Order: sequence, then structure tokens, then C-alpha cells
Amino acid sequence: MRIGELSRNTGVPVPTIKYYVREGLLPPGELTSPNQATYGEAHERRLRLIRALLDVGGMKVAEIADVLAAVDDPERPLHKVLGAAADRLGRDDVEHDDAESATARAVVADLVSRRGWRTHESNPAAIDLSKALAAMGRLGHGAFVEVLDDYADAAEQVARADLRYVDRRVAVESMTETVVIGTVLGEAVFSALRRLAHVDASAQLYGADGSQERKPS
Amino acid sequence: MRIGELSRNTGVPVPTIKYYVREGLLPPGELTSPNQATYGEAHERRLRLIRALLDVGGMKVAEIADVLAAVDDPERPLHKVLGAAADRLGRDDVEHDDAESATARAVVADLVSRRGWRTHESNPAAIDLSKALAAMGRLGHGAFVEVLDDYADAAEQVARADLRYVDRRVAVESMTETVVIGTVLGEAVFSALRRLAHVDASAQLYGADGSQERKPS
DNA sequence: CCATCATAGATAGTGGCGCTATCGGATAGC
DNA sequence: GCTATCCGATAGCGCCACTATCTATGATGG
Repeated sequence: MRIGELSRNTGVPVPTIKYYVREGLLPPGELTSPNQATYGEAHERRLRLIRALLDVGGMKVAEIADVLAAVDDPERPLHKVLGAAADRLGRDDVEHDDAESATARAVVADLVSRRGWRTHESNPAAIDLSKALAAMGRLGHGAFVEVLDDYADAAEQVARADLRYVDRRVAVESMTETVVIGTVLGEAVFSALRRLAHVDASAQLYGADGSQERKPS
Repeated sequence: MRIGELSRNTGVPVPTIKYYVREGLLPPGELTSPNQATYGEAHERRLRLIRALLDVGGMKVAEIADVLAAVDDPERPLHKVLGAAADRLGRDDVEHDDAESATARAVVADLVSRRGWRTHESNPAAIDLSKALAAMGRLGHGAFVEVLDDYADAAEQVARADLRYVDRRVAVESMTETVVIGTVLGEAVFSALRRLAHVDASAQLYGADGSQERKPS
């Protein structure tokens, strides 16, 4: 398959495919002559994965490059791949160093130990969690920690479902790829479900129909 | 309070504050003379909210403008505010019209009716859900629907916790503001918890320590 | 064999976004 | 008066995800 066909099959413009190759998201095609290359099924799959991570997962190109490099590296242990995927939020943003941050970190440490979670507070996810809770604290919503255990229960439930799913699909494709898809797209799925459940739950409580009708622009 | 003090209190640069005012995120200060204005507690609060929505919630400035306009409009019913907050994903992206999309829509319709959720499939969240599931389908992960009910259980649980929290805090501040904070920042919280739970669950299954150690750069 | 089309690889440009810099004129507060 | 600050407006910047253009080469069909 040449690049034009790859483009037609996936709906991704040719220059964009070249861009992804340049950025290391997509391996180059196999050269049959100095300026001809062919692409296979793997490229098509990978291209669809890239678009899903971009469009649905909201990841940045550089992040995708990191994650896919980890997926392609057979040496890389699974939790490192997850780490690369998890570093999405915790980057170079301003470090608040106020009371809320300290409180939030303490809350997280307490939660982790109470849950018996085998993780460390240097885990990017734990840092993200602290940041989110600190932001809520600054907004006068420090009391949100009261529902944290409900959240954690649900998170454990989802995590168990994820693991079960991955386990069931071993050897269908690369397990790391399945993990990435499950982690990133699963987040989008859950987020949508949560919003749907909100509408229903608030309809139940407040009697609105929650139909979300919108003007057809 | 003048703009300089507002800036110092919140850590947001003065030109950025002016930018937010221009974009309609922040109401202008009260003019005491043609070119002097004072700002109050409300501005400080609003500014912190904006930063939280931006930094933690990952929302765009234009989206925040929409949501905050809805928050400030006492006529706007609650579910419309949620709607404005929910339109984050479903925008002008390419409309796939393949078998996966149709399947995904059917799966969502089935889920909604099976759950008895009082919502319509035109709900932005339902559309986002379809898109996410369709993307999974295109990646050969159509079987993900098998865990959808586990996800939905967890989502209902979280939604109930959210409603309980909002209910408990009525009259602390604007309820719509609480809803926005809970919806947007709550998503960040849950996402971090889910990733934490992944690490623990996979450690439990595969014996890795999941410590995610990283080079201190 | 040759016209036409597609391709590889390289470089430069584009549009959107979240700011950031600068400016002219006005005011605050000592 | 004098300095610091401010208002409002306009222009620019840096990043990001592409997109356009170009040259040289190769594939394809009559």
C-alpha cells in the first residue's frame, strides 16, 4: 500500500501522515526505492490509534510520541508505559506552595494509606490528584474530600473492570497497546457516562427532564 | 482593591487579567473614574475559578466564557449550565459515518434504555460516548462494551456522590458554580484516582511495585 | 518511449490560542 | 510637582497541529 491509499483508507491527509512520521508517531514506510515506500496494515492501525488518542483522548502529539515509543519498546515494563501515558497533566505549570497544596498532599497520602494502595506519592497521578484537590480547596470546596471515598470506590471498580478487560484480551494485540487504549479512551468513556448519569440523577432529584435540547444552529 | 493587588493576590499577571475581562471571563472592575477601577472579593474568587478550570480542568478560554455566562445568568436552568460545560468535546471534528459509528450509537441507545436514564441521545455526553466507543471499535476493541455496565455502575455511583455533595452545599455559594466545579474538577479528581487504582490493581495482579520512579531531572 | 501522475523528503507558511508587550493618556497619593 | 500605577487599545509572541510548496525521482498506461 502506498501513502495515497493509506490516506484514503484512514481519512488522514497525506501531508499529515508525513508530519506524523517526522514527529515519530508513525514508523516510516518501507523504502522500495530511494523515493518510494510501501505501508502495511500496521501503519493503518497505528494511524487510527494516533487519531483516536488525538481526537478522543485529547492527547498532544508529543505525548503520543512518548507513549507509542514506550509501546514499541519490548524492554519497557508495563508500568512505565502507563507512566508515560499518565504524565499528561503534570508538567511545567506554576507550583503553588500554599496551605491548600499542603493540605491536599496530606489528604492524598492519607487516602493512599487508608486504601492500602501500593503506590508512592511521587506517582504523577497522585500529584495530579493533589493539584485538583488543592484547586478545590482554593475555591472553598475543601469539603469535597468528604466524597473522596465514594470516588475511590468507583475508581477501584473501574480499575478492576479495566484489568479484567485487558486480561481477557491478552494476545489479541500488544498488551501495552490495549492498556494505552483502555486508559486513554476509557477515560473519555467514563467521563461521558458520568455526565449522562448526572443528567439522570439530577432529573430524579429536581424533576427536570434533562433533555438538553439545543437550538439546531 | 485595584488591579495590581488583585494580580498579587491571585498570581495572575495584570495583562492576563485584562485579557480575561476582554474575553468576558471576568466582569470589569467598577469604574471610580474614567480610567480607574476597583475589584472586589468576587473578582478574586472568579479569577481563581478561571485558573482552576483552565489549569486543572483543561478547558479552553472560550468554553469557560460560555460556562461562566451561564453561571451568571439567573434565568438559565441548571441543566443548561451543565450543557454548556458538557459541550467540551463535541465540536467541529470530522463526522465519521462508518459501521462503527452506527454500532456505537446503537450501543449507547441500548445502554440508556437499559439503565432507564432520562436523557436523550442528542445529549452531548451521549454523542461523546458514541464517538469514544466508535473509536474503540475502529481499533478492534469493540469488545470494550462488555465492561460498559461496570463503568456505568461506577458512573452512577459517582454521580450520586456529586449530587449529594452539591445538595449539602446549597447556599454556600451559587449552586450552579458548585455544579460546574464539581463536574469539571471532579473529572480531574476521578481520572487521577482511576490511574492510581490502576497502578495498585496491576501491582496486585502482576506483582510489579508500580512505584513509577522517575529521574529527578 | 513518453506523458502524466504519485511519491519522498525538505522547508516554509498558516491559523488558532493563550497570553504578553507596549503605548498614550489619565489618575492616585505623597 | 513627581512618581507609581492604572485604563483601554493594539500589536506581537510562542507553541502547536497541521498544510503548502518545491525538487527530484519513480510508477503507470497507451
